[in-house]
Amino acid sequence: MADINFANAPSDAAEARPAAPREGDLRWDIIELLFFAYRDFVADPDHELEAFGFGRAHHRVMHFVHRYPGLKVADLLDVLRITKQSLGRVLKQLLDEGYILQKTGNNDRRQRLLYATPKGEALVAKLAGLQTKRINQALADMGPAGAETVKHFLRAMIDRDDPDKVLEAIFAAGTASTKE
Amino acid sequence: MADINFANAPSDAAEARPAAPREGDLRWDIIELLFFAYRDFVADPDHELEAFGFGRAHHRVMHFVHRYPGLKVADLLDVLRITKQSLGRVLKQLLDEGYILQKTGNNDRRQRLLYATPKGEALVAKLAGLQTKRINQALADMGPAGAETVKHFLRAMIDRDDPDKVLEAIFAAGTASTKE
DNA sequence: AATTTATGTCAGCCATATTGACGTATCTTG
DNA sequence: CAAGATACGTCAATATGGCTGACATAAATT
Repeated sequence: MADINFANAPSDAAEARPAAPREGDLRWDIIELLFFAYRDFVADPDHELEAFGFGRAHHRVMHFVHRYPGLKVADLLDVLRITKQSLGRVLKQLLDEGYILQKTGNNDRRQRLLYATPKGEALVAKLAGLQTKRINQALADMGPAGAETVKHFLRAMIDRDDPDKVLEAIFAAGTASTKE
Repeated sequence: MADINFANAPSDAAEARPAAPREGDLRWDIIELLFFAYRDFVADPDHELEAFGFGRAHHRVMHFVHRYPGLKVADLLDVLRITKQSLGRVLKQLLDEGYILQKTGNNDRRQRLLYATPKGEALVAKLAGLQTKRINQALADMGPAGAETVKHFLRAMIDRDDPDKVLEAIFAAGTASTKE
């Protein structure tokens, strides 16, 4: 139980090590790191959300509604890439429990513009706090330039074709601040 | 349809913009970028896997079995953080369809050590190719130092406490090559 | 007046996750 | 050797969160 071998003995050990970064070809290491990093990154909020009877979907909705106040339901669907029915369930919960409120659009009264209530703001800030702590810790021993490199990388990982409105905003901001 | 406003008119537009990076406190931007980056990062393989009748879980199993040949079932459970029952189904499929094979452990014959077959290697390489393409593109305009910064960041995002065996291997390799 | 759009909702299906219990082979230990 | 622990597999029941398809309503557009 205390050894690091994946198999369990010298005879197996040779082939039980990481496949070695001999391939200059494929980015196995980064693929793997992204998996673990994201796994742990969402684990913090997930744990917290359990206490509320919410899931990851609720967090995503709260996050984007907070970040883009007045977001339309249709925009939210584009961003989350889920169906109206799936969104409907979580959105209804968040409305019923007072985390989000809807306002009828001024110009187009069919629209329901979404806003986070103070209660919703509190929740989303709490969750962002957990994730921020992890991010700050990860950025700790690399200066502001390092943080910019990371942001640049993440932005470049995102599909540019057919961006939804939230992404347009991000890229617009990103372009302006790429060298900031 | 061509405007960037989230709401739809001047009267709403003011509050329908990104909440502004005024907060020096919380890392909203990186939180969001991680969401989108990961979303698109897994979308490529997900799409490909559909053709095989496989899901994301199959990909993960194939990836780790490929990377750490001779992995035990118990180790896989630790890494994926799912239950034996859930793993059982996807593993059975992969075994039945010839993507993975089991060998009884030499020393402990209770163990079933997992290996990717050539067929499995082909699949996992194909999927890694898609993800590598995206990663290389994202790293394109930043030198090797940039790639190291990114790796450093991702490693630092991962929980250190209670690492499973795969993570131990990653951190061991990472420590050695942090300045490589 | 007819059509399209934005939203909501009902009904049912599927994939993937869960917990709990149990069985079997095998290793370890008293 | 007998007893217990371990590695793995599997059965059953359940929950969550996606999905499709169909349909309804209100409001905008043509």
